[in-house]
Amino acid sequence: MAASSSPRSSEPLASTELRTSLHGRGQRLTPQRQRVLGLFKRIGEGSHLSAEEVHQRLLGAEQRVSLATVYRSLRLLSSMELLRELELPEGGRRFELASDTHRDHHHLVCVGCGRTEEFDSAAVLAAGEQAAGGHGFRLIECVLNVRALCPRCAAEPAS
Amino acid sequence: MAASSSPRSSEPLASTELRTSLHGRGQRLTPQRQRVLGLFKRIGEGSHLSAEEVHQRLLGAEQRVSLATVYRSLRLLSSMELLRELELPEGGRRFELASDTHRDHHHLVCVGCGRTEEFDSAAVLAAGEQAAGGHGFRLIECVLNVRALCPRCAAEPAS
DNA sequence: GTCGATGCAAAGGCTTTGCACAGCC
DNA sequence: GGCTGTGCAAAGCCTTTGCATCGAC
Repeated sequence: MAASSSPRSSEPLASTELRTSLHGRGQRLTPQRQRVLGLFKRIGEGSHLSAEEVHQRLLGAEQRVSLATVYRSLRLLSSMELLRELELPEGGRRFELASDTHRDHHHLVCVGCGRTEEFDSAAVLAAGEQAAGGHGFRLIECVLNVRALCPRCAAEPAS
Repeated sequence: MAASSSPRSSEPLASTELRTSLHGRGQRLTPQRQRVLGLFKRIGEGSHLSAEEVHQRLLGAEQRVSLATVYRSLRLLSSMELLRELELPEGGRRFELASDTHRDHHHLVCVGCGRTEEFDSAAVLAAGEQAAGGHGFRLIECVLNVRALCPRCAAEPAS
């Protein structure tokens, strides 16, 4: 699965970008922060992880990252807008990679089993911008949470 | 401010409806449950309260309701779909009155000061239904959270 | 009279914080 | 070498739960 061609330390690539952002805020580039952000980059844009999950996944790595540091890094990276915090229905705080190209980005969640699908919608972004503008607000991002029943759960009589 | 023309116990009106719903689930109508739901009805549809706020507001009343019971009632009333639980950005769990007429209903939140405005949008509901249908899901409700900057906070340089 | 609901207080998650040491710049 | 970041463990929310009593039906 993974690249077996890089027996070197960890992820030298793209660190520069992160380093620059951090230095701009008077902060330092540390292996822990690289590892947290790297994890999100590795799993891709659509994945949502809780702090605990990030911690667990990083345990598998050569070096561990303490849970406290995971929380600190998540907060820092979110404030830098490299990650984004989600409020999904039925679930604790989760984080995902924030991509510049996606200021809108939506979740379809099954209230039965928790299965989550992502989707985009230009119409929703337009509606969000219209609403923001109408109140004199400047839009940062908009997130649509659709609570629904997936085919399987809709079929069941429910407990 | 309040109606001074009803020196009677509390809210006999509409209790019947609540009683029926409760009995249908094998539950009882208690003054506490009436008071919690009554509070939300009094403050109207657009208001979001946390458990703690509900508790505080009910302290002012003749009889108090314990915080544990507030939590229990909020959960019960939400499961009965009389209330609805919100996940607003930057804030803990909050509840509001669930009206049958609003299966969509959206929030514009200032990330600077937390000011929240509500709005409706047929376009958003349509987009939500399209997305749900496209995945074979059956829509229950959709909530759009727009994170934005209000005019005042946009003007400030931010700390 | 029965069985569920309440109040209190204690327990339970999840998240943050204080402090000494390690490591980035 | 200075000063920030880390790890650990303890403290801090917010929420739930156990148990005796109260009260709706």
